[in-house]
Amino acid sequence: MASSRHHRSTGRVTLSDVARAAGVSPITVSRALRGERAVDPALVARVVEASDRLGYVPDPAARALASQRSNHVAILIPKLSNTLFVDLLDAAQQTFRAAGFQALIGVTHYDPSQEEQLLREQLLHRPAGLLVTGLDHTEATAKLIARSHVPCVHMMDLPRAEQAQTLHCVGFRQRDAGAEMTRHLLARGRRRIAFAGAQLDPRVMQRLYGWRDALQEAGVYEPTLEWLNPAPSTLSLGAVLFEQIVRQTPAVDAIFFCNDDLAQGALLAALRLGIPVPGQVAIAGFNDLPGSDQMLPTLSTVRTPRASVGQAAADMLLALIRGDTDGPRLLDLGYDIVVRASS
Amino acid sequence: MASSRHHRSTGRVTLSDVARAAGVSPITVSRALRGERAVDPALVARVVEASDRLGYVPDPAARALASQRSNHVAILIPKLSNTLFVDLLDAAQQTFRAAGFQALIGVTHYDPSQEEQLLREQLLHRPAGLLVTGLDHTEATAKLIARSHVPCVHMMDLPRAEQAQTLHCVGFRQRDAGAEMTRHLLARGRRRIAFAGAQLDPRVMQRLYGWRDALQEAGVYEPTLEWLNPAPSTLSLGAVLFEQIVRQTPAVDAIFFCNDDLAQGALLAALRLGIPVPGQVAIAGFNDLPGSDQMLPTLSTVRTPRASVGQAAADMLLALIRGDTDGPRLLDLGYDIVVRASS
DNA sequence: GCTCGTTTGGACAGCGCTATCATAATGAGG
DNA sequence: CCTCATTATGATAGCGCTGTCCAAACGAGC
Repeated sequence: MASSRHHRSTGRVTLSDVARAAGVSPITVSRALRGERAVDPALVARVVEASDRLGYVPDPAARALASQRSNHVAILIPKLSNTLFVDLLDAAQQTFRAAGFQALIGVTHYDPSQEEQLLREQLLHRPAGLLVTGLDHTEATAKLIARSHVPCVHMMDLPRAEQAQTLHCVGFRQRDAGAEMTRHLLARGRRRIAFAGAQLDPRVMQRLYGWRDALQEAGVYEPTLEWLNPAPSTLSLGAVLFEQIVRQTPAVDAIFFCNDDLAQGALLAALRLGIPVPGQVAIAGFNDLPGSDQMLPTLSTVRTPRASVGQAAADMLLALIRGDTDGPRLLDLGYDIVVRASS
Repeated sequence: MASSRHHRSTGRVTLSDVARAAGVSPITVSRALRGERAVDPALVARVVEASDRLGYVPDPAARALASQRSNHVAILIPKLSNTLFVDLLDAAQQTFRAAGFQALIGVTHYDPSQEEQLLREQLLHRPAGLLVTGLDHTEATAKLIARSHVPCVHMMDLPRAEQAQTLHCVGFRQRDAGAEMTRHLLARGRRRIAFAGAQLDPRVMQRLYGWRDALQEAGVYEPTLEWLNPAPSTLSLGAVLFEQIVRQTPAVDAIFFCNDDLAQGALLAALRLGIPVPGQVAIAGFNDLPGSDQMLPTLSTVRTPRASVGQAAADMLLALIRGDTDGPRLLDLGYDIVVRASS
């Protein structure tokens, strides 16, 4: 009587309801349903039956509170306006959902301090795991991750040797990809190959370094061939950069854009300006975004395994969450040089 | 002693810690920090000071369990591969975050039954609110929403009169937009205006109906001008549709594509085939996606307020969550006919 | 000065689940 | 047959917070 005064019933079917229906204790239901510890198969069957019959669904909040960990997984990506990251998010999110985890997205806008702030917020939710983009974080961010003891996988980039011991990464070598595409252009007989970069995030810089590597190897590197712009990459920026480059350095015979957005914009600008591609200047992009195979001419580019990275990173994180710490720490998913008509 | 046996300390700063430090009871800290009920300003100051000093952050799980509601907001969208929905998501997510809510994304893949399934999953998290795309749901989905008593706002579409009483919507009239763009083409002297649609989701169908409205008004409607394909809209599908249409119905003097993806693909195909646009055939798209202003010729399209829809829908939902039920239930954010070179 | 309504702080219980310990039931070995 | 290790189930006590009631403090009105 007295105790019912404070009773706040929610109409929800609870674990105790199932326990009563199955004639066992609540904790047994908990164990039977989670497959935790050994429970008599006959009991499990009875519990499952009762649970199904009553339509029981566990309460994530209660679970999180009692067990100190949630079924949330935080995913931090720089931007939603870049197809690349959306593909990453999409693949990861689907993988997590299939495993019963709920993805929380955080958009950092390429800002390390925003990333730090987001991370703090996400960590409050006691996420079971963490998926972050790239390897460039503030020191505070790295510490937050380490101290939280939440498993973390980095996407889209691979660490240098000295970091390789501690980090879990799924990606590919951006620098190698940049170099290889440049070598392709060299192999096509191009000598004055410009690099046009925007956004200038760490991955773009890696591609730049790869381009430098290849040009220096070939002995045709020149600083004036670098065109860097910190603005986000868009088609119209690509058009602007293209016009700038061909106008100011007419001798350029190829342009390697750090992203297909830019390259597509450049192809359209070339069309407008009547500059033959690849006749006068070859054009290459990066990422193989939608539409690159439709451009006129079709765009040579580097196909990056973004969906696979998202999925593999999610799988690696799920393994870590389960406690499998002896799987591979690094996964290099490679890339493909896609040669089309623009080069 | 005996009680410490079961103690599972987490190292987390709890409400009680703050209470002790501030010399008040835990419940007072709770109230002071949430601004709930009246608390003496001096006490509030003391509590806030102690809370800041200790670095207290409330535990969302405990909060959710005790109060039966979380700070989660579920957002259901059809696809992440469509810029439209990503923009919606981006805007909504940012608005929620600023208000202290965590967005949970669900991707329905245009499948009502998947939507239903996702909704069930999300509802377990006791979301404070629900943002869904469109108005076409299974009956079960509608019931789930209604029974959950979780406030819900629908995006991108506006209801017919009979639904208007109960639903909260932010969007615009897809049908009117379809009709208006068609009237623009008619005003340009076009008479054989085809409609090319893909995906065929309810919004595309509304645009189709609008196109029919306008053609019938003008007395130039013909069923053979409808080209519908259930595949997702992509640039390459646009190219295929374009080729089909001009080949099979050479008299067509304009094509209204249900989405800029398709229209961009069509423009590129026209370029490849040497078909003059708008000389032989005018082309119009929908949504004003990135790149449409860069095409050759630039693409006439309908600019849809997707970011504003995302933000306004989030704001409306936040108001509902706060209990403001007397705000507007419907918000028509309109659209703009953007006339460029392709028409 | 005393009653009455109105604040404002606190005690208490409990949200629904799981970690921890204790205990009962089982099988192996002497 | 009895002891001991090994399971399988249960009792208990929280996880950290908030809803509900209660009591003290305060001012207003007679």
